[in-house]
Amino acid sequence: MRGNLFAVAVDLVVLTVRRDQLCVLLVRRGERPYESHWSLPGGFVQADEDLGDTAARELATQTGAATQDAVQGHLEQLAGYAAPDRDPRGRVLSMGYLALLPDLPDPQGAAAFLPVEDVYGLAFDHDRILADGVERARAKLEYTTLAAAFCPAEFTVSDLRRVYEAVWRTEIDPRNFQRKVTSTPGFLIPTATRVTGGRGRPPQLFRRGPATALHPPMLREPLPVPV
Amino acid sequence: MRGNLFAVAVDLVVLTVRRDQLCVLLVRRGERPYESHWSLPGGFVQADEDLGDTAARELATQTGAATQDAVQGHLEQLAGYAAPDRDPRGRVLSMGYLALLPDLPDPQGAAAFLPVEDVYGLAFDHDRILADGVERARAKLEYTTLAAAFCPAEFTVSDLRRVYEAVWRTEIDPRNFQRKVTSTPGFLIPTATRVTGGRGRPPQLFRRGPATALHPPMLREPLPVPV
DNA sequence: CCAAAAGTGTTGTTCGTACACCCATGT
DNA sequence: ACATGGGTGTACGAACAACACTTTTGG
Repeated sequence: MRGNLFAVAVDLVVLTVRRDQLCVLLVRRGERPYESHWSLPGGFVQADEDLGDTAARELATQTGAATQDAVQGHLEQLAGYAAPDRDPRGRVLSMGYLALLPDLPDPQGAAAFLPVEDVYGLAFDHDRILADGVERARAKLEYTTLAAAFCPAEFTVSDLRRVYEAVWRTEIDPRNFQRKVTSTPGFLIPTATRVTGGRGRPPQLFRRGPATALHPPMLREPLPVPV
Repeated sequence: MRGNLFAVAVDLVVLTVRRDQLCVLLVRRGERPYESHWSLPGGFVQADEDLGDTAARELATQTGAATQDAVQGHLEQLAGYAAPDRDPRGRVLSMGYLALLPDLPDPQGAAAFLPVEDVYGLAFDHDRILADGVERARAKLEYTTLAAAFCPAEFTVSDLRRVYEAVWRTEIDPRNFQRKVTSTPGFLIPTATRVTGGRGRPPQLFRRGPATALHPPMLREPLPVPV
């Protein structure tokens, strides 16, 4: 069997929405190369693991396994990165994975959620992996129900709308959005309870429904804020 | 650097449309494992190559480098496959790549274009890679101009429509299709020449335009032929 | 003349956008 | 009472589906 040998790693683009901002989980590297640079969380694929196993394991350890149990987050493969010089230690292929999670408590240790717009100069080629992950997330909100993966188990239509607005950096008419999502069969399941304590009319609470596709898709307009 | 070492290969899903059928390029294996089984063309990533380099090299060698020059085909990364037992020889990660090409002359040696519907029992996990590639191609025709990658340099609207019909296994109204594609700016560029010799009114010839996205997308209806 | 394929016009319907308007709560 | 946010009704326009119709060739 010809061909060189590679170390194979999984790097995670873990996205969440915090205070109406799209944020990514980063860890500060404690070792060379790129010591003390921010990087995406990740790790090497072990002997009996498939790629998805590694991604799920890393996600659980980086965010706390207990919270991960209760969370109906989303995890999917993104792309493979294997430029010959991407890691000075040798030939490393990294599979990017994209995770969408509800807002979690601040992680332990040298990790933090930072707004994606403030992030530059990550270790290795992680700037590109992050950009690919963000673009994938933006595109998938258009034609899937994945926006609900950013919300807790029960949420309002406004919560969901603020997810779209944060990820796309745009504004959406609340009234048309309401009709759009509530009229898509299987997207949102109303619960018995309502929210109290806020200003204005108490909103209906919803749970995620079984639908995964959005027909017809949500339309994303050209961003009003270019860069 | 912990983690096991992998051989890294690239496997190609090369699709084309022949006689109104979506076809895939397969090679008959001449060695073990899976000797004499059909498999996707592929090969190992060499020392100084990035993944895309390997994919382009394999595509050129498998289809003939000369033809590849003239062809404005499409090549994109598909997904990574690394199940621990996917190759009995050891740990191999394979990056799937998707290529869309115009109809080419029959390849040399133990290779052939076969209709995707007739293909089962490929070597390794290539059935799954093929299924992922076909689904990606079907989805991308909806919202991109990639259907033109299946056509030669100059083609008619009917040629393009037959591509959609073959890939989606559906029928499209020729009149509405005509308006749809000719009214999308940058999709089709008319040429001076027309076709002669066929029955009926000679059609206009077009070249591919610079547009890549299709707004609004082409609508794919539920397949009339389920499986 | 007739068949066949290319291409245009027209009509009804669906769906998004914009916005007027009502509902239910806290202060 | 009034501000605030939740939620509904409606009018206008863009785009698609269906199909009648014209154009231009070969036989």
